[in-house]
Amino acid sequence: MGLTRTEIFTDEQNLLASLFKALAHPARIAILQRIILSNTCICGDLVGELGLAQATISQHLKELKSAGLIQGTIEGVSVCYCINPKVWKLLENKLGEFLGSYKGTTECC
Amino acid sequence: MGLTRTEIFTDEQNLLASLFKALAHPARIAILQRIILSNTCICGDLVGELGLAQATISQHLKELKSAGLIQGTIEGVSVCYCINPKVWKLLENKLGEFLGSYKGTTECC
DNA sequence: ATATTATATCGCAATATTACGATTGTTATT
DNA sequence: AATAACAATCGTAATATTGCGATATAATAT
Repeated sequence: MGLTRTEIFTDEQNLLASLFKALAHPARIAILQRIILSNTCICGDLVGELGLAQATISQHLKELKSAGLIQGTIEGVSVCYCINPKVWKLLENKLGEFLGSYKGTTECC
Repeated sequence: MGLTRTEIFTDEQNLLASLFKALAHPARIAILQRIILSNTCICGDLVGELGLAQATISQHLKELKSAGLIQGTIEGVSVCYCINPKVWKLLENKLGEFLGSYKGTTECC
């Protein structure tokens, strides 16, 4: 027990859940917003801006990276991060499709 | 440690994260898809369809309910669930706003 | 009243997540 | 070569999540 039974769900359901999971933390939302806002790569400025320890931010960045949402390039002594456009589009499509599948037409409960 | 430092983030960031968190499990995606598909209230049919124990499903329903995504009405001996249109719309708006804030214009990394 | 059916809650074990100090690499500067 | 700056990883503690059996609750049916 204590471990998600992914094998009983469809790939689609597991994919959607994992995408939502990557977004399911305010620090990761904040990081993404910060990257988007600066409209370019962001190199190292995150630590100190967010109020979390360096190790913690690095861990969140790793999660965003392994979900494919961001990509990083080594730029001298620091690392630059930016949105991965391809995965972001996928995210928009999949999540939009999922949310859009509900047409709030029939009144019930 | 081990507890999310919500106080250092904005209400917006915490709201988004909590909505995403409610969606960050394949069972809860499956439940929502099932409710949406039947296009009406769904009463009790979930147990047996999903392959999870009744207690587990009840727990996931509770999480979806406390996130406001679904609402339940007692219908005799069983309970009927349906999407909460208001919160679903909010989710669509917030998510669209968040995802749409990235215009993949500038090539960087 | 008792039994039946459907759902919620409790209690527990296993696993995952969050956070951070300390350490380790890696590159640039002196 | 030594130092500085930055980021990743390790190790660990605290907390949260997941799953389920057992039990409790609530409404209907007999």
